[in-house]
Amino acid sequence: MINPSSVPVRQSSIRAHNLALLLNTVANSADPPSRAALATVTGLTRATVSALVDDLIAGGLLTELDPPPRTGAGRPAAGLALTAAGPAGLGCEINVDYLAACVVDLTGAVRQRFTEHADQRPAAAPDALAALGRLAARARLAAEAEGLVVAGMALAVPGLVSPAGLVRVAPNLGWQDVDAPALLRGVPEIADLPVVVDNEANLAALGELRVAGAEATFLYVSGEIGIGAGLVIDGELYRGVRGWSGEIGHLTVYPDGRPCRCGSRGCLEQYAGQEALTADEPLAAAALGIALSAAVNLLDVPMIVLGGAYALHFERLRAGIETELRRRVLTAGLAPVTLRAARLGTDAAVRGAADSVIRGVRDDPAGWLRRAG
Amino acid sequence: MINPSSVPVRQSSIRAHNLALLLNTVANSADPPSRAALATVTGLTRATVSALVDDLIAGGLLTELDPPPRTGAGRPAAGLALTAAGPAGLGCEINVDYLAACVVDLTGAVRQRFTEHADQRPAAAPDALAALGRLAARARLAAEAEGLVVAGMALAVPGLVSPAGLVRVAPNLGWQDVDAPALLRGVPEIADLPVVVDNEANLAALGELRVAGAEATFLYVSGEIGIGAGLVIDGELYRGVRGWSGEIGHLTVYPDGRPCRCGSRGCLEQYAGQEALTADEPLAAAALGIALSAAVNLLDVPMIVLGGAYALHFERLRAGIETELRRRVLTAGLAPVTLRAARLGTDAAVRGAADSVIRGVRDDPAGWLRRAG
DNA sequence: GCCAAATAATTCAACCAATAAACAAATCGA
DNA sequence: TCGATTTGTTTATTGGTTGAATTATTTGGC
Repeated sequence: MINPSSVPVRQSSIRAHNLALLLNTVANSADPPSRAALATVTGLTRATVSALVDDLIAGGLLTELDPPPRTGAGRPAAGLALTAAGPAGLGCEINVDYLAACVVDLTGAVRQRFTEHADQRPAAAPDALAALGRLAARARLAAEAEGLVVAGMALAVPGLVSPAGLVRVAPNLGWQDVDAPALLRGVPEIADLPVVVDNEANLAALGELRVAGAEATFLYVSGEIGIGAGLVIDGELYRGVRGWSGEIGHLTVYPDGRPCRCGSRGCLEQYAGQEALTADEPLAAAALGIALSAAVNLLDVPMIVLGGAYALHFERLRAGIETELRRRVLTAGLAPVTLRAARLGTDAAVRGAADSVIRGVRDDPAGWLRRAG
Repeated sequence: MINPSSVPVRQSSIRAHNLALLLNTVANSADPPSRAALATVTGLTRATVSALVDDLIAGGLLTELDPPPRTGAGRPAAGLALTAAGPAGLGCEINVDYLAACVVDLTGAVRQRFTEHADQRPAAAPDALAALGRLAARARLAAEAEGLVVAGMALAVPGLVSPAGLVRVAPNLGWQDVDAPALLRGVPEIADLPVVVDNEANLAALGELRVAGAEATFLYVSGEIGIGAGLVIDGELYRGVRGWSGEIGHLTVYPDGRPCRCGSRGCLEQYAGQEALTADEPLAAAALGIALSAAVNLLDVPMIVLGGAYALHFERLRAGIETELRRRVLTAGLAPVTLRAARLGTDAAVRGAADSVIRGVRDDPAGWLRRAG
C-alpha cells in the first residue's frame, strides 16, 4: 500500500511503513497489546517497537493505558490503545431525501452525528452542497469542542465520481459534472479540509468493512433509489480504473426485458429497484440472485452483504436469492457463498466516509506526525 | 507486491525492493538505459544505482552492452539490458487436444517450443501429466544446452485450480481433484523445479500482458472448449479469493434459456461456446456482448481482449459485441470500451505460463541472487 | 522480609542501506 | 591540448533496525 512498486524505497519509507504496521496492529487487536506483544506479533524487535511507539505516543496517535492489566509474574505490561482525542474523520452524505454528517475518531467511535431530512431533488447542486457544508461545519465545531482534530473530509454521493472528485452523473439528484470539492470549499469553516468524493456504495462498503473485520473480502450491494455495489478485497476497496466499478444496477438480467432509463433493457434496477421491492414484486429476489451470481462467477467473492433497502427486506429476499446462487454459481458446490444483511443499515455510507479519512491517517501515520509536528 | 503491508520491513527488504525496481525498469525501457538514466527515472542516486546494478550484473541478471551508443559530449553511457543467458521460465499447457511446453528467457524471448497433438480426454490424469512432464523435460534439456537456467515451471490447465495447485475440476479433461504438482514430480528430470498450476485463461491473460505493456488493465476472454476469463489490473493478475475468478462461461445470459451441463440455464457457454461459434450461430456475438457488458459494469475495465477461438472469429463477432456494449454499459457514453483480438493466438497460455515464472524472478531478484550465490 | 525468577521496557554499540559530495574516467568541441 | 560535459565510482555521513546487555517492576518461595 505504501509502495506502488514503481517507486524507490529509502530509509524513511521503511520507518513510515513500520509505523503504519504498528498502528494498524494496535487497531486490529482485541485487547490493548503491550510493546512486547507488538514485537512478537509483527516480527519487529522490542527495541524498534519501543522507539516507534514512543513516536506514535508523542504524536497523539497512541495512548498508554493507566491501569496495567496484571497477570502472572514479571513486570506488568503497559497496554497500548488508539487515542480517542486525536485525529478524526468527517464523513458526509448527500442523498435524495436527506443530508448527513458524522465524525468518527481514531478508535472508530462515532462522536458526532447530524442529519437533515429534506428532498434534495428540487435544489440545485450548489445550494444542496452549501447546506451540506453548513451541516459539516456544525459537526466539525462540535467535534473540536471535544478535543478532536478533524483530519479531512469524505463525501458520499449516489453517482459516478471521477478520481479528481468531479461528480460526472448522479441521476437521482439530477446532477451532471458537479465539482463538489470546489462547492464545499465555499463554506469557510471547512474550506481548509482536504475533501475526497466517492460513490455511496463504495463508502458504505468501507463502513461495513469496519464491522466485518480488517481482512474481509465481500461485495456490498446497496439498494437505495439506485442500486450500487462496492467490492472489498482483503480489506481494500477496489474502485476500478476510472472509479466506476460496481454499477450492478445496470447489469442485464433479462436481455429483452423492460426498458430502462439508461437506454438499455432488462437492467437489474427495473426488477429489484426500490419500487419493485416495496410493491412486493416476486421477481426482485430472482433478479438479484441472477445478478449476484454473475458477480460471484466473475470475481470469486465468498460473501455478499446486502445493504440499504435490501437490509430491511433481507429475510423476505434471502431464500429467492440463495436459490439462484446455488443454481448459477459454478463453484457453489465447492464452497458456499455467504449472504448476509448489512449491520450498519442506512448509516453505512456516512460512517464509511468518515472511516475512510481515519483509514488514511492509520495507513500513513508518518504523514500525520509530520503535519502535527 | 513485496510488502503485503502486514509484514515488517527491514533494511534487506528495501534493497530487495530497489533491485526489483531497477530490473523492471530496465525490462520496461525501450532502449538499453545507462546507470545514470536509471537513477533519474527511478529517483535513486547514481551511487545507489551503481551498487545495485553491480549486484545484478554479478548475479547474471543484467549485462553491460559492449558498444556504447555514443551521443553528444561527456563520457559515453554503458547500456544495460537483461541477460538472454540467465534464468528462464518453463511454461506448460495441457488442453483437450494438445500438450505444449515452452521456455522463455529473461528478456521475454521464446527459446524453446514443443507441442504434441493428441486427444487427452481418453487418457487418465497421471498418464497425461507424465506425457506432459516428458515434454517439459525435453524443453528444459534443450534450453539448458543453450546456457539457460530454468528457474521454475508453471502449468496451464482448463479448470478450477486451488491456490495449492490442486486441480479441483477440469470438466473438459474429465479431471477431478488431481494433484498436478505431485504427478509432474514423477518425471525425474524436472522433479527439482518449483511448480505452479493455474487456470488457462489466467495465464493466457498474463501472456497478453507481456504484449500489452507493463501497466495495462484489461479482461482477457478465452474461447476454448470452455470459456474463461483472466482479469489484469494495472499489470497484476487478479485471481479471486480462492483462485476461481473469471468463470464467465457460466454467467447467465438468458435466465430461462438452454440448460447447461453445470446444472444452470442460459449460461454464456451455451450460446458462445466453440460449437455455437463454428456453427455460425447468430446469437454468439450478442450473448458475448451481454456477458461482457456485465463484466464492464461491475469492474470498470477499459479494455477487453478476445483470445482463443474468439481471436480467430474476431472480425465477424466485433460489431455484434460492440452493439451490446454500447447499449448495456452504463458508462459507455463517458468513456468507450476498447475491444481487440488477442495477439498471441493459441500460444497465449503457454507463453503466459513461462512468463509467470520469469515474472517471479523479475519481481524478486534478491531471492534469485541468494539462490544463485 | 528478602531474594530468585520472570517478564517488560530501554540503552547502546554494531550493522546495513541509501545519500551527498567530491573525484576519476571518457568523450566532444574549439 | 584544454576546458566543458556527462558517466560512473569512492568516501564519509545519516537514518533506521538489530542484538545483547541493562534496568525496571512484579510474583512467589523460603
